[in-house]
Amino acid sequence: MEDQLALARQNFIQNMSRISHFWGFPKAMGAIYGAIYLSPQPVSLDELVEQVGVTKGAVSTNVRTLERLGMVHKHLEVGDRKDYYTAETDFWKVIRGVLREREQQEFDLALRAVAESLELARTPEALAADADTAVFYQQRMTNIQDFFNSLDNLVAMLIALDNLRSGTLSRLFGNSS
Amino acid sequence: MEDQLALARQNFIQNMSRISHFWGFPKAMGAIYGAIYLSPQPVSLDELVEQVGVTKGAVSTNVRTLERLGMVHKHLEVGDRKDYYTAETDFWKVIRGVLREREQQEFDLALRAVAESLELARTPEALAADADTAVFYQQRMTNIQDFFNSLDNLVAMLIALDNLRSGTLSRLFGNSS
DNA sequence: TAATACGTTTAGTTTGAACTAAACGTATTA
DNA sequence: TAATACGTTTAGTTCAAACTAAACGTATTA
Repeated sequence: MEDQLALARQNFIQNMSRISHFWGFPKAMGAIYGAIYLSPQPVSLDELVEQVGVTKGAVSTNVRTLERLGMVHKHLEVGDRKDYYTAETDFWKVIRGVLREREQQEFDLALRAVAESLELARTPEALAADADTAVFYQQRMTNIQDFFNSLDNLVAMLIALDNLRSGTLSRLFGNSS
Repeated sequence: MEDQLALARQNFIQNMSRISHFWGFPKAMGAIYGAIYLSPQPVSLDELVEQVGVTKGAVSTNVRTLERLGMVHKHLEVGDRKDYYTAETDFWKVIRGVLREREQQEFDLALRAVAESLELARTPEALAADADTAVFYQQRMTNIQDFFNSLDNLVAMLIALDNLRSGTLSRLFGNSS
């Protein structure tokens, strides 16, 4: 590996690492994805250990997460016990994978929790104790519940779109590009 | 404060705390927003200390972040040195605020870093050293650069939309609602 | 001028997520 | 059967972010 290419690679992987961290994922996960993404051939777990510079355990767990998100794909070769990984290069598909895996469950959780708070604010006891506050709480909680529902629907829609492309939204919004 | 209402409030604030943490913000920040959101009157810093149960310093820094994101608004009353806060209740506006503050700068950073990696992979030295790898790197890096550009444009568009509502996207996508 | 009432900043501490090192389970080969 | 080559799991450690406690700056009041 020559200097400039090694530097380009190193730079790129570091950037992926930072982005990963920014989005709330482990830094090593981004670095591992970057290494796989920049590999012309499928990469084995041990090669990743060497290239990224983390231990086997860390690679094992992170690469499993990456696979769950649909960011990498596992390949088994006959007469070879190693697992090989390739990168998903369609990033819109990656986004949908992340939304499906992370956001969906979190949205459901948020919705259920708000519903529970709202239940409490709607009890006769709450109204009897402090009617003004109870009504106010109900209004505010209903407001955020509506928002969460809308967001939930929106995300579900985005996930369902299997032809989401860079131009999809901009075309719909009628921008100039 | 009666039992049911206090419970509803506590439940709600805890949920906001969890959501905040999930999106990569401090838990206290979400809790503080929740407390302000559920207050019929503007809330002072010391009231927040009492209600949320964190120290003044933490409230001070978190409430400043909330204001920067456009999630709360500061109100000064004449003949009163205290700062009072109210919650932004238009969550689509909140989303745009978060996108503007967080994502925009991070996107620019990501774009610049990829451009830098790409520069390195495009040097004559890189091509001379290992042409196949250099070309491959260039392809992959260009691919992700295009994606980042699209995403950047998309987010810029969302931020610019000052009439973004729950129905906006669903109407555009032509779903049944 | 001193005392008070604010919000802010800072040094130090806490905490939890992500890592390492190493044991482990299992399949394959000698 | 023993040795090897894998990926996985686990106990322990590290580290950065978020917090606390307290000092601080400043404006207001007595």
